[in-house]
Amino acid sequence: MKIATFNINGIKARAAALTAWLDAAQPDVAILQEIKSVDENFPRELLEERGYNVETHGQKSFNGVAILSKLPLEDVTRGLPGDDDDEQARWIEATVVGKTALRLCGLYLPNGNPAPGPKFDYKLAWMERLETRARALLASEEPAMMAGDYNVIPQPEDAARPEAWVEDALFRPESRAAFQRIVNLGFTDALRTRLRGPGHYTFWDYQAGAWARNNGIRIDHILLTPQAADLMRDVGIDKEIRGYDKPSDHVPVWVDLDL
DNA sequence: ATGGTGGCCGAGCCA
Repeated sequence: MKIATFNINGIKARAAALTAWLDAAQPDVAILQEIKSVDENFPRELLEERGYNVETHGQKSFNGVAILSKLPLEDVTRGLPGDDDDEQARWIEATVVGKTALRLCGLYLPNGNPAPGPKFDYKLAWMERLETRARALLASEEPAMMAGDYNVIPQPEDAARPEAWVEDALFRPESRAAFQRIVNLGFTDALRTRLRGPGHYTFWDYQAGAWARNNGIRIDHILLTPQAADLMRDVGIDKEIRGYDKPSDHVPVWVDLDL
């Protein structure tokens, strides 16, 4: 079962690029971020006619996450627990059942810039809530994954020019430490099991010819519980679509699990 | 680089 995460940067602007990628890559599950749409305006039919079940957690203009799945999605929940006043749509969960059940968590972690400031505080507070949810997933001792745009550059080798990011919320020590704490609970950073060293990026800014210069960063991650990591057959980045027409500034990251 | 690009939506905000 091929499961991908993809920050599409707006479903309206990305409908053509998204469907072209789905038709070519044929993921069984696609976890989307930054749909930038309310649920009522999400083009479900476009995806349902391709055989996907669609679950969204949208909001007007900003953020918004979704899960597309060729197998039925069960026990869908929306919103990251831990703050009833948080109105930003950044978290969705569902269970997909293959040979065994897999709990899917799709996330769009706050950007946090400028740092320091209230947006950075929100990012770090959100990461504390994420850690709490992550601990519960591990305690379940079942196959589960947390996939999405983490807005964290974990290590210097995850940026083409790490020196350019030292003051940025994506690379500040507090952000990196919070990410590492979560991984260290017992998760596997799926990409790093197969693709090591520098040069494996998932985002290239629209500005200053970042794609042409390969000035990228790795901020889209798939974290697996041990029970999910045991099922992993392959992992990859569909980077070529960054060079197609009207691309997102992110590209898909995927895992193939034996389930 | 107080700009550089792009998406939201129709003026700024967000990234």
